[in-house]
Amino acid sequence: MTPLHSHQPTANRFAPAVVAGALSAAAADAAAFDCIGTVVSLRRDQMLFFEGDPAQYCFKVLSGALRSCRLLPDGRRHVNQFARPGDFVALDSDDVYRSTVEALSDARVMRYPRRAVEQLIQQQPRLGKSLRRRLCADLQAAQAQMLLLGRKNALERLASFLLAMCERGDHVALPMTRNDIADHLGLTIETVSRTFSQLKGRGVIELTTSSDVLIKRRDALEDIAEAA
Amino acid sequence: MTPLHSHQPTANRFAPAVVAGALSAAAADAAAFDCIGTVVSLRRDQMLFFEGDPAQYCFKVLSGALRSCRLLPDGRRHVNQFARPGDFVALDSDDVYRSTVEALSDARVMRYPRRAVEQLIQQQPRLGKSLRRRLCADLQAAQAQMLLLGRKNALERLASFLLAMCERGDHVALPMTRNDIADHLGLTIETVSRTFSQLKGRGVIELTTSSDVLIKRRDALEDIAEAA
DNA sequence: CGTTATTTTGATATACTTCAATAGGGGTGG
DNA sequence: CCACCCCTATTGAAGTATATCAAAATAACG
Repeated sequence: MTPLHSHQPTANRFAPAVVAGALSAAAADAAAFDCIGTVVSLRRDQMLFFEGDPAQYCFKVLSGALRSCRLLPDGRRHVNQFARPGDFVALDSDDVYRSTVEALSDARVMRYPRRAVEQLIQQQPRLGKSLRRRLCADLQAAQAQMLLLGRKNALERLASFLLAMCERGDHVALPMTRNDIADHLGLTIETVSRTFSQLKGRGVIELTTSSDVLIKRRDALEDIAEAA
Repeated sequence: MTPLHSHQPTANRFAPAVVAGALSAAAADAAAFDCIGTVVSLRRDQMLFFEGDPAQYCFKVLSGALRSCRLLPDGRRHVNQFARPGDFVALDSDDVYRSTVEALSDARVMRYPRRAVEQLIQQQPRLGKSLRRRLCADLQAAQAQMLLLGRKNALERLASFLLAMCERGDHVALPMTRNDIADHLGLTIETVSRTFSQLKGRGVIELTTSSDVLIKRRDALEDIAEAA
C-alpha cells in the first residue's frame, strides 16, 4: 500500500506481439491503442491510482495482476475486480477515478492518456465500438457479481469465484490473499478459509499451497456455483 | 409477470420535446436517437424482454418505471436496476439479453433497434461518446451497489437506496414493492420492512403510505448511508 | 532457524432469515 | 356506504449462516 504514485516507467514503447501479416481487427485495434501508451512497472502492493485522483489515464495489464477497490469511510472495503493480463482498468472514470487500484504482485501495465484515447476513437470509430464492448462485458460481470453478493451463500460464492478465475484448465494460481478474496466476495477471511476447507473436504478441489488450487470436479463446482 | 412480449405499439413516432432554436448537444443526440425509435406501452407487471431472448432492441423509459432482474435456477432473484423516465435498459446486451425487464407500473418506453443504433453511431461519432458515458455511469452505479451488497448492513443499505431514489427534494414515491426493494438490496421483505420502521422510529423519515416516503433529516440519512 | 505474516481451525455472538400471525389498504359487489 | 376479500406490509418469535474473537498451525523471510 505504498502511497507513491506510479513511478516513472522505463520509457520504452510497447512492441506489439504481432507485427507483420494480416492483422485481425482486434489485434489492429490493440496495436493502435498501444501506440499512444507507455509501460509502467509496479511493485507488489504499489498503488497505481487512488479513488478521487484526477483521472488522466486508463490502463491495460501486461503482466502480473491488480485489484480495484472501493472503500467506506470506516475502512470496510470491496474489491470490484481483479485485473489480469489483457484486462483494462479505469475505463469507466469520468473526471476522477472512482476506485483505488493496487498491484497484487509485481506487474507491468500499459498507460494510455484518456485524451489521446478519445482522439484516437474520433479518428477510428471501430475503436469506440471495441471500447463499448469492453464496458458492456464489465457491466455484465458486475451484474453477475451483484447476484452473487445479494443472493448466494458462502459456498456458492467461492465456487463461482474459482470458476471465474480459471475459464479453462483445472489449475488456478491465485495471486491474491484470502483477505482480497473475502473483500471481493463480501465475506470474512475466516469464512473464505473455512469454505475452501469445505470444498476440499467434498473432494471438489485440492490445495497444494493456499494459493494453488486444483479443480478435481469441475461439474460439481459448477453445480454449486449456479445453485443447480 | 405476463409472459407476453411487448405488444405492437400504437405506431406513433416520438415527437422531441425541443423542436426549434439552438439544440444542446445532449438534446440533439436524444433527438437523433428518437428518430429510429418507436413507442411501446406496457401494463403493470408486463414483461419487456426475458433473459436469454435474442437482443434486437435497446430501450429508453418515457413514463412509468421498470425493473431489471437476474434469476438463479432455484428462483432467487436480484434486481440490478430500477429504470425511470430518461433511463436506458439493455444497453449492455450482446447477442442475447442478460436480464429480464418488467414494468413496475403502467409504462411507455422508446424502443430502438440495436442495428440502427450502431449505424447511427457510425454516422455521428458523438453519439458513441454519449453512449459510452451512459455505460460508464451504469458501471459506476453497479460498483456502488457491489460495495453496498458486500459490506453494508440493512440500515445502511436502505438509507443508500432512499437517497439514490430521490436525488433532490425530500419526497419519494416508491413505485416498487417491498419485495422488489428486498431483491435489490440483498435482504428479505421482513428486514426491509423492519428497517423502514427503524428509520421512522429514529425520526429520519416518515411514511404517509408504505410507498410514500418523506425525508425528514437528509443529513442523518446521508450519515447512515455512508457509514460516516 | 528464529521471527513475522498468513492461513486454518475452534468457540461464541449476532444480524439477518425464516416461519407465523396480525394489521393495514384498495377495490369490488351487495 | 359499508362489508368483505385479497394482497401487501408490519410485527413477533425462533433458527441459522456468517461474523467476531481467540488460538494454533503453516508458510514466508531475513
